[in-house]
Amino acid sequence: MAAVKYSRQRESIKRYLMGTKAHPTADMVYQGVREEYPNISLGTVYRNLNFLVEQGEALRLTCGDGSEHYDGNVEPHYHLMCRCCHRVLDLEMASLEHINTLAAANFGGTIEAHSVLFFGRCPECKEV
Amino acid sequence: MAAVKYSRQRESIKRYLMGTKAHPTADMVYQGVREEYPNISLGTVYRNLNFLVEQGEALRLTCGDGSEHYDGNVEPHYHLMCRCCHRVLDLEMASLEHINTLAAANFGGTIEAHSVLFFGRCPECKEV
DNA sequence: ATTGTTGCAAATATTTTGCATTGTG
DNA sequence: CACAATGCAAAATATTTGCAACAAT
Repeated sequence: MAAVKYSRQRESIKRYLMGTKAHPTADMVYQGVREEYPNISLGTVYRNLNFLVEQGEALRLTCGDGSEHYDGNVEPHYHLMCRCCHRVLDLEMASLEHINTLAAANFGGTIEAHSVLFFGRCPECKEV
Repeated sequence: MAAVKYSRQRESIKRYLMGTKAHPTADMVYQGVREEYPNISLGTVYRNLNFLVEQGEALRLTCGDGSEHYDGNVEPHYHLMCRCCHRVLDLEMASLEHINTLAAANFGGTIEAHSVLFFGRCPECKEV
């Protein structure tokens, strides 16, 4: 069953993701990895991003701006989308695990996880 | 400047949204409103959903399932996406306003809002 | 009469997929 | 050699938009 084989394209994508805090979209990853592998195709980027997310080696962030963003940092953390420059930034903040308990209080089902995205202005855009 | 005119299509879309707790996608709204206005076009549905969201008469919910969902209930509340049946349900729970303060604590920018989505199993899917 | 709104179709944008070829084990 | 992964192009999905006809004020 599904014997995973090495591929340099996948390694490059992984390396690119690990090396940025920009939370790039698939297309941004494509542009970036193309510097190293000019012949890589967008399909390969998508296939590998999906693979990495499935393997837990990357996170997919749905920010509501039309395309998915990817994060090589799989440690639990939260994000802010700047209303001004539309960048996605990491937030250094405590875990919000307790909100699962709040959600479960009056609910007949089961709460397994949550996704939180903050909106506001990043430090650079704050001054405007 | 932008003198808004009445349209029965828009009223029907608004009525449809108000009358459901299913958090429909644009296409689901289209199918629903078509019962009353068989000639309505998908473009009109999209235009009016965008209009209603801009006017604050509807909420757009980005659930990460490929299409946006819409909610006629604009009172602040939270949602759960069932991992099993993929429905979006309302959760009856306390406000999470305090998480904005937590996010702002070590952040140089400004926190203005948040969006939270819970994942788990709805009461019907819990028993499986 | 003016102009916002519609229906339709074409255009965008994003992501997925079929397939012949290439690369890994 | 077996089969996973790639590059390419076409397809599938979701949403937006240009425009002539229609409807509201």
